Amino acid sequence: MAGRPRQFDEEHALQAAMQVFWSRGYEAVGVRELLGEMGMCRQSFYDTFGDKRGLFLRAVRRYADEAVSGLQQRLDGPGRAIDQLRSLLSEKAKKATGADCRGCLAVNTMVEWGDADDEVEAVVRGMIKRLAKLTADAVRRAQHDGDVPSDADPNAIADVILFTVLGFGALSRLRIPRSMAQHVLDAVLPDPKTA
Amino acid sequence: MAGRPRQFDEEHALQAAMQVFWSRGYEAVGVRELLGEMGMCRQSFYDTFGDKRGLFLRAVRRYADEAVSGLQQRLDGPGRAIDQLRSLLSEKAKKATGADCRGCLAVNTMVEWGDADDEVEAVVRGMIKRLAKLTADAVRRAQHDGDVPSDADPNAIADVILFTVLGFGALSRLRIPRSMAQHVLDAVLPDPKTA
DNA sequence: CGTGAACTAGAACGTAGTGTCTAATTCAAG
DNA sequence: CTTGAATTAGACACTACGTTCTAGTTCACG
Repeated sequence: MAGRPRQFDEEHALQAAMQVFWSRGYEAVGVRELLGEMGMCRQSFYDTFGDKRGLFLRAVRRYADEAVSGLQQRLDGPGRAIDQLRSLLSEKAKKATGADCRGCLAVNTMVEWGDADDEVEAVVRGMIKRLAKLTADAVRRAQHDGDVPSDADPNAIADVILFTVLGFGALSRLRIPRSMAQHVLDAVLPDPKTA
Repeated sequence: MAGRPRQFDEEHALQAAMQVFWSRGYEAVGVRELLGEMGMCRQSFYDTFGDKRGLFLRAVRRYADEAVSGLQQRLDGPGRAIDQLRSLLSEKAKKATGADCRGCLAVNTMVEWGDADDEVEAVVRGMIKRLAKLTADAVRRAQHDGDVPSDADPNAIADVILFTVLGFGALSRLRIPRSMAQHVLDAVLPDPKTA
């Protein structure tokens, strides 16, 4: 027997929760607020996600998956690998100096939770590992294109790029001055047109 | 009339509170725990610091002042400016990959609080501004020593160094792999001996 | 000595948190 | 229809928090 149909959309609810956690962290947001944003009632919430931490874990996992697939799509897109990396960095720099100061949910989470939750930590570390691999692949493609010296270590370059991306994420919460972001950008991947 | 002498030391209590906030953030630590670490009773706590946020504000201010004066001492110390900057960065890199994964209290605070508290934000931004000035001065000294090209923009270099220092602070909460830290180090201030 | 200001100890208060429970509602299937 | 499984609505329990209040204690000063 089928019961009453759901009034909420689980996928939409998860996305909404992710956005809230992203903006305001874990501790600072209460279940009441989550229910409002997710458009569901208490019982359905606990039936569907177990508890607040369970929801958070799913939200972070979703964030990580979207971050990885988003980067993959971007780096697999048309154009030279070097340009893709450049636009990646400049976009992160722009976000870090703009009004959207939410930063990166994964970094925010590690800063807030520290090493208090192994499962959460594993999700974040897994994400970073996958991001590092994608970035290194792109650097290798750029080497193949002749845009990066072929004797350079692609993993080293990828690490610097990823560090910069994550750094922009973390520091966007302090809304760093635009000039600092630009200086970092110039140092990490100098624009050949201005050099 | 002088009353009963204090059993606690205000300075020591503030330092203890700073350490606790540094390790575990603001929301996650309760007043009960603070009292234990600070070695004082409830009433004295509220008489002395007003409330939890008041204590936190003083702790962050203290942290910021110590960070600035610490950097100043370090950069005013003996030796070439370029070596001081190099050792600064490598120490931060070491901390970011080591067991001490507390990061930087100021960055942690901005990540946790976002733009929720203007006074806290002002303290952090003030600290960063002062750190940037000190760093730029050191870069200028390095230029004067001939260790940095004199046609380079010292503010740009200082921004990159500061970004890296703060980035190490933020990302030390994720305990980034040692190799990544080393790659960043090599990219920001290449060691002339290995180049 | 006392006396009283300052501090200590810890009970008590109000509020807000997460998570559970009961009852009412809805709608596909029988 | 009737039935009953699933969802909804919201009251409820319980704990934890920050803060205040009340008593009791200590010790420099008069």
